[in-house]
Amino acid sequence: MDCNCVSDLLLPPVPALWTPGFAFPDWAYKPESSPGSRQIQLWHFILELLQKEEYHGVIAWQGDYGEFVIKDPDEVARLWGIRKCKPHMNYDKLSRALRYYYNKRILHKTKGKRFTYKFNFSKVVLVNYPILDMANSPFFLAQNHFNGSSATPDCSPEAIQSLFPRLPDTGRGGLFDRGTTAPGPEGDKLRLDTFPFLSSGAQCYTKPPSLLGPYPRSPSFDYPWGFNPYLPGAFSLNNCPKLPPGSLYPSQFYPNPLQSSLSQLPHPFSSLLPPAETGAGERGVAGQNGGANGTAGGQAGRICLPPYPGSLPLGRTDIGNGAALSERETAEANPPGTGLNLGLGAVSLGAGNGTGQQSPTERRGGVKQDPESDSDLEITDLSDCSSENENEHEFSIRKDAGLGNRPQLVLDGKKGSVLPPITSLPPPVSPHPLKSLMPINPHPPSIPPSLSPSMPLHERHRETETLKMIHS
DNA sequence: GGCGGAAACA
DNA sequence: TGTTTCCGCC
Repeated sequence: MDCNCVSDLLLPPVPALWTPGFAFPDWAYKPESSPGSRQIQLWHFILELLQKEEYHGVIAWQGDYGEFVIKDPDEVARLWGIRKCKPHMNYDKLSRALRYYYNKRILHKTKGKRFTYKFNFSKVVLVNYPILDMANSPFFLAQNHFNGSSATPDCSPEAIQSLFPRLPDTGRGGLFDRGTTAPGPEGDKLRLDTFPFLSSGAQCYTKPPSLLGPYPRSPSFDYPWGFNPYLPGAFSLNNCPKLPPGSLYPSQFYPNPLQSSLSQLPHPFSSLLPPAETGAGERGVAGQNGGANGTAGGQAGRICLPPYPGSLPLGRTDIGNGAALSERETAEANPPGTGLNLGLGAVSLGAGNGTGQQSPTERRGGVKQDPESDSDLEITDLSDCSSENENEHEFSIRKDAGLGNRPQLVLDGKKGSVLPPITSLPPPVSPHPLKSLMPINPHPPSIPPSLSPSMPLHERHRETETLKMIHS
C-alpha cells in the first residue's frame, strides 16, 4: 500500500527552482549531501513549519534572529512523526534529534528559554549552498545580525573548508591557495582550479552558462562537492530561501538585495570582488577590467562579467543586481521554454495568500491542504503509513501539472531542469561556456573585409596598409 | 526540561 | 548518515 504519509507527498512535484512561493529548493532535501536519501531532514521540517503562518501556534520565530520557540512541543513532534511515519514520535525524541544538530552547529539551544532553539543559518546555507549564492544569501548576510554582535560569520578558510568536506583539505589541494601570500584579506584566495566554473580559461564570469542558454557541456568538470554550477538555477537567487515579503522574517534582518553584494561579506568573499566595486550598475564595467585573463592585477579569484556590452536577460541571477528586476519583468525577459529562465520563478509566501489556510487542528483530520498547492508542507494522516519511499522513482520522466505537462528531467533521483521544447533550443554554437554569453544571433560585426579572418594573412596586411594610406 | 551516550534502524 | 529509541543524569 502506498504510504500516504508525507515523505513523498511533501516533496515538491517540480524542481524547487520553479516552485513559486517560499519553497525550499532541492538542496534543502539534501540529495547531494545525503547520497541515496531524499528524506527531509528535521531542521528543514522545522523551517517549513516556521514559514507557515498556520503553524505559528505551534512553532514560531521569536527573540533573536534565527531563534524560534516550540510553543506546542507535542504538536510539533506529532507533525514530525507524521512526516516521518513515526507514530510514536514525541518531543523527547524530537528534541534528541534536535540535539543531534548541536554538534553539527546547525542549531543550538537558547539557554534559559524553554523549547527555544536557534538556527545557525550560515551553517544551514553553507552546508547546502554554492559559495556564490551563499554569499548573496540574506540568511548569510544577516548572520552578523543574528549573532548579536558585529562579529563576522566564520568565513575562515578552515570553516569554509569544513563545510565542503568532499573537497580536499586546505593546503595545495584545498579550497584556498595559501602560503604564497600573507594572511589577511588577500592572503587566502579561493582556488579557481577548485572552482573551474569561476576561471574557465582566459575569462571569468558570474553566470553559469546554462542560465543563458544550452551549450555543449564539454569537457565536463568534476564538481567535488556535488554541486554542478552548470545545472539550471545553480546560482539563482531562487535557489535559496526567499525573503517572504511581509513574512515571518523581520524585515530588518534582510538587507536590501541591492546592498547584498559580495562587498558586504567579510574576508574571504570580499576578495572576490573587483576593486572599488560599489554598485551593481558598475558591475559590467568592472567585469571588463577583470575579464581579460580571469585575474586582476595578478590576483586570483576575481569574479567579473564578460566584456560583452549587450544586455543579458539574466533575471535574478545577477549578484547584487537581481532584485532590480521585478517578477514580471523577469518573467517577460525569460518566458518559459526559452531556456533562459532557468532558476527563475515567481516568489510569494504562503503566509500572504490568505486563502485555504488550515490550522494544525484542522489538519489533524488528515485532510490534505490545497491539492494544487506547491507547498511541500501538507500534513496528512498517519493511518496509511506503510513505507516511506515507495513512490520514489530514481529514473523517470515525469509529468507534473505545475509544469504544463512538460516532461521533467529526473536523473539519478535528482530533479533537474524542465526540458524546454526542442524548438526553443538555440543551436549549440560553442563548446566554450563563455561563447554562450554572446547573442545567439549576433549582428554581423561591421569590420572591413580586410580584417575578415577568412582572408589570407598577407592579403589582410596589404589591405590594412591600403586602409592606412587612405586614412592618412 | 535539557543533555548526551549508546544502540538500533533504514 | 540521520535519525529513532531508550536511558540515566543533572
